[in-house]
Amino acid sequence: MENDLPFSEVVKVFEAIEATTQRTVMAKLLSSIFKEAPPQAMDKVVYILLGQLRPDWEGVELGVGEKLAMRAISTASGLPFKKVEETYKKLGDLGEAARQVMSMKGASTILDYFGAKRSRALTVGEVYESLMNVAKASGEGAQDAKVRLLSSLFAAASPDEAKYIARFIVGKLRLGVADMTVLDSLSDVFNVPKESLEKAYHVHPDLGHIARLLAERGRDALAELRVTPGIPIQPMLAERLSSSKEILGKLGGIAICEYKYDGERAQIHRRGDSVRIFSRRLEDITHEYPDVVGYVMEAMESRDFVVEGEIVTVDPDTGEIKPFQELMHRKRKHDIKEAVEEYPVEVFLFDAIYMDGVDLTDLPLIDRKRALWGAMKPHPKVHHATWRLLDDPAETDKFFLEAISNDCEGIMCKSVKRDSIYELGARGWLWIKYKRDYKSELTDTLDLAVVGAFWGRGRRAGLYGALLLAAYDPDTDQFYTVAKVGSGFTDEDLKKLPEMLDQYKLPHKHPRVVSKMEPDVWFVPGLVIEVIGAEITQSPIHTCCMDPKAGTGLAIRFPRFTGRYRTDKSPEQATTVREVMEMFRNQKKIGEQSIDESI
DNA sequence: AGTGTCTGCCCC
DNA sequence: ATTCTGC
DNA sequence: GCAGAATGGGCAGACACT
Repeated sequence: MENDLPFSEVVKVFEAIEATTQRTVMAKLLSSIFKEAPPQAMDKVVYILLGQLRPDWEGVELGVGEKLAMRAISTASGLPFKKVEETYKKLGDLGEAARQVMSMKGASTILDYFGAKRSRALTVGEVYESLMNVAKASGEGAQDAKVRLLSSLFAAASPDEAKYIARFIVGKLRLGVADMTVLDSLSDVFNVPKESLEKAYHVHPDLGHIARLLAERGRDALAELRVTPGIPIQPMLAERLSSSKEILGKLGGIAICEYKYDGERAQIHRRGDSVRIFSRRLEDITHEYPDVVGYVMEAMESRDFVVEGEIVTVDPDTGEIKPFQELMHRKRKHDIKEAVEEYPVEVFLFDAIYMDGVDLTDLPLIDRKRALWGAMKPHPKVHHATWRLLDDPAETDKFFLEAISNDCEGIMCKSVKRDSIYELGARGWLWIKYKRDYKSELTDTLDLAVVGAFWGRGRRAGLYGALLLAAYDPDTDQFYTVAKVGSGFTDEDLKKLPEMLDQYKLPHKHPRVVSKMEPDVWFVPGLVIEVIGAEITQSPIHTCCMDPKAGTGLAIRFPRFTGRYRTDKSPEQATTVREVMEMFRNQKKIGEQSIDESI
């Protein structure tokens, strides 16, 4: 127990945090744990709190989701898997399900079986260590091993403790606390100004490490955390707007506008001969892009830098940018050589964060770009993102349409003012994205029939969390799925959906519905709702326009409910599969057409 | 050897 | 990725 | 406006099953 603390103490505070909605109160409650925890246990407390085991770039994964978690709970409680699953489905929260199941009278734990009692309380260190062991299990029999480890952990836990262990496993603590609230609390406990703590976190995004450093060595230790090639920084994020006029207004009338490429955002670090590439979520993705490592070695004069750009798949002959789905074939561990040949990529850089020992984050955008250009040699695979300095909404719209006709998602508009620093981790108004689907004129909406629903989780427990939607085929008189939608519903929408759909409920799939997906509830096609998305993509699971040979149908990318119920339409008046196919075929032309119209 | 299910602080 | 909600 | 928590399509990897 030395250098450790009872898990039950932490769980008590979790319960208190869950009971409030005020972030200031949550931070105060967190402070009570941080004051109590021994310095050596600080990192573990913070990791558990944030639902992670190690910093992102180390790639430690639990490898357990809700199915294996339910198996473990079933084993630990002695109740059938079905019973656990049923409880989970009904409650919409695996944590609450675990708590209930583990406190049932009929439940007999493994310990009971051996005639043992919970002799002593679990500690934070023990919970953390168990979870780490679960993460380490691999190879044949790994799933059984993970389930065994977890079920003994559940058996050793009180029902309240089991609740948070279960939630940790499925990655949803649902405390209303995340990194920012932890920062608030640490700032309070260790009497460090919020700004210096935030800065340290942004350049060294490992809150467990920072918390322990503070506890062990005090606030002066933070000074050693600075931008370091090899350790990812928190990327700057962007706000969104749907017109050039608004955007230029926000940015003071003038902006650097860049193509927004549909690829993977990449943070590229070089320290001497070592190059590392990190994803937007700070995963180390270097192994996926050995070609890019070589390209930047060739293209950059500097030996020490952190730069940022977008990796996209490109047809090497035509220079044409390929769909995002192509790039996803590069997200692999094995057969990278083959993938490098089959899916060639290029890099479009747009910022520099660190160059030759100098942290550039506090410099204005122009100065950072100058540093970037200064370090770049002409290279066939490494470019600067196509850009323009613009101060006129009409010109900006033209550039935006040009970007779309060149297979980009839209443009990024960036402040060029003196204060246009690289705002780490912030979704501020210095960068604004402008995408096609933000403008309804440029993106068709679809009116789709609701053919199924999925039970919601968390704050949507007991309600439908998402609906299964289908387009109509007048030739076969059948409905083919093209999307699930769970975004765009207000609380009011969610509340009334069950009653609206009650009249259509079925115990099985309707004979006129063609679906590979299995929703929790089936409906007779009846209700029609309006949906918008970014584009139509090829789909392995949706049946709309399914080609039986290729096995691919069509789906909506980033679907969301527009808020409009088309009660004026019968399901047979829904968007047809033919229309969806037309949208799929025409979407590439939209940019060109609109440019023509605007001239 | 081939297929199916689950998982990922996945990528978007 | 987008969207909604409480503060 | 921030911070957090709901939710989407689709890819490969890992493992289990047949």
